[in-house]
Amino acid sequence: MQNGEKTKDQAPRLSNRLFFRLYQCANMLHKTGTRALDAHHITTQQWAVLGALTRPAFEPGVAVGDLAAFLLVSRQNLTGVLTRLEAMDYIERTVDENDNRSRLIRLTTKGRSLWDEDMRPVISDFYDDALRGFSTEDRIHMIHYLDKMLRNFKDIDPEIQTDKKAAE
Amino acid sequence: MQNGEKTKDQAPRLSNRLFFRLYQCANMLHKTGTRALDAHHITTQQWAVLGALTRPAFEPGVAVGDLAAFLLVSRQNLTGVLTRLEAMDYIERTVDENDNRSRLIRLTTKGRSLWDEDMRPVISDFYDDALRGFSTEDRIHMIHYLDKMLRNFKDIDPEIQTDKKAAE
DNA sequence: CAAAGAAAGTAAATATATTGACATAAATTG
DNA sequence: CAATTTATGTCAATATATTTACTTTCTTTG
Repeated sequence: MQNGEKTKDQAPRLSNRLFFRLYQCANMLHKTGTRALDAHHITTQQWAVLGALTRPAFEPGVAVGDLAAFLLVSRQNLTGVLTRLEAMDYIERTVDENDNRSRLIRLTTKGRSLWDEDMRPVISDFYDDALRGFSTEDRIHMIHYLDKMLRNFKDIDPEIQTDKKAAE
Repeated sequence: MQNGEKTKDQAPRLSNRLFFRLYQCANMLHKTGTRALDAHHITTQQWAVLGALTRPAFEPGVAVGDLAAFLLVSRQNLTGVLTRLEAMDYIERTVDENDNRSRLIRLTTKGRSLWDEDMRPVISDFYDDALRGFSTEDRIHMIHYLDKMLRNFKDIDPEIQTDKKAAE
């Protein structure tokens, strides 16, 4: 009983430590990631946007709202990032012919070149450094945990419908 | 050989997925965390600062630089957060008697009360929700991976000396 | 088909975060 | 001990990120 209580008391400490580590990792991801791409004046958010735009499904152009839902940031946030990326000529905004409200975001040739020639090698090295000592199994386990936590976060967020009933 | 190459080709995809999930989790941590404490007008950063100040080691007061090193954010960033927390009367800044350059940051009575009475229960529920389905073993594994990644990040960051040679 | 409603994107206000620059104070050096 | 260097915190400029509010456009309703 005494031991049981002791174990129970440890639970909050474990959770606290886990989230504090997550918080620290997030800080370092942005800090070291932005620094890695500093020569190209690209931040981790811009990196995330450009990376998303290289996805085959998004290559013909993606709406701001869909991009925001994919990255799990607000639409309003993306506006600023997209404005800066457009000013640097890495992306372009075109009006959706089927819906004049919607803007389709797409990589420009310059953006595609930046990603392929400049960013990809740097990112590859960054991954190697940040995952040093992680076996393939470790990576799979870690992804599993992050996926699981992400589902929980989405359940907490009232704005994101996880489509639990709707078959995907 | 062909199979070996196939496996090798999967490595970048795995790393990419892992970091994208980490990026998404970080976004959701701040989004849902800030919303959970919205009734008390506390953000996740303020949460992190207040939580740090409740640590026994920091209770007598901690310098801004030490706090920044602990949270893995920049000193300059903390200035703003501390100014807001001070304006809300949750923390206080006193001059270190041993070093007139240094300010010692400490929780006020009001801050301690906010943490104990108001924040702690909300945070506890938040942890439960975000870690739903995680066994104690899962949590320990996840912390292990985050710790490992954090060490790698620190190795990447030129400003943080990991004290590899210095015995801790 | 006109009016109300909803959806898509953006602008504004607030709070992080980073680097660069600076003022003050302590530590080191010649 | 005076001069240089270093350390500590803050301010300024830039880039995220969020919520609230608004414009434009599409959809739904009567």
